[in-house]
Amino acid sequence: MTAKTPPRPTDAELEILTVLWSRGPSTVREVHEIVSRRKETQYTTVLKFMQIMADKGLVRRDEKNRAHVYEASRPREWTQRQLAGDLLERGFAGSAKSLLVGALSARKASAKELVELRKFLDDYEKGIR
Amino acid sequence: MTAKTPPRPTDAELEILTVLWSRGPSTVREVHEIVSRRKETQYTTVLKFMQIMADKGLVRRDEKNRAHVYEASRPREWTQRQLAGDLLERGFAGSAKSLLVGALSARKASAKELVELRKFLDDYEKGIR
DNA sequence: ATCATACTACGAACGTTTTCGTTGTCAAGA
DNA sequence: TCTTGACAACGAAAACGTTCGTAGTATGAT
Repeated sequence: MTAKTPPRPTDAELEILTVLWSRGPSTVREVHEIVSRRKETQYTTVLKFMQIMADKGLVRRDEKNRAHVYEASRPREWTQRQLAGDLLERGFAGSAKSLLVGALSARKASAKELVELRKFLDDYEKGIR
Repeated sequence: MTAKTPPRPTDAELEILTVLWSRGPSTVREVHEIVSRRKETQYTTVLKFMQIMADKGLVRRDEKNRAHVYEASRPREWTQRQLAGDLLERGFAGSAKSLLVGALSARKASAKELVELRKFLDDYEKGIR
């Protein structure tokens, strides 16, 4: 029996994951605090999402304390890989170039970011064996 | 009053759009023919989606002939920009590099594709004024 | 012991997405 | 003219995603 990979997070779930990625293990209250800055949301709404995410295997829950502590069950890079890979296939016919074109036309990249991108391409190429 | 931009396409809608992008204006039957190769789907399911998409403004419909002809109402690049931009912000905190890392770790790029990517970066840089 | 508070659990409503069956229409061939 | 096949329209069910209210429970302060 293989542990199955968690499904692609929904929009609301992704927002919560980003909080967990940046804060590390957090309580519902802490996540709600951050999320509700952007978007008016009830505490119990966030709680419900995090419960659902625990069911789906998107997060792990530590119930030792009264206020449960949640953490992303997969590292950020892993989930980002799923997301990027999924969109790459479904919307860009697998063309990484088209994906980058789309991204950089939606959001102008700074000179610094271009340097980063080139550097990554160099490193990536070295990694190919 | 501003003409509002069509909403982000759902998964099923995106699949249909990709067919329209590659084939150009097409009938429901033609789209169904392609889509049903990947995924078992009834004709009327595809029809319904395309009707919904017409309502949403995602596609335009030419009713002159008995078999209506549909075409994407926005060019592929436009929609791809929305998709990439949306994911970039929501899942990658705006970092194009992270998005590319995700994409290229999900799907190994060929040497040729790397050349394309570098070339695009060069062109893109020239375009900044 | 009681009370207020900070939690979790849960149910339900509502909207959206996906799916398909049924019905009605038109056009071409018998 | 009648039938058949190919099509659009529509309704509705089922699944999913989002949102929040209410109820229950544990903890610490009075």
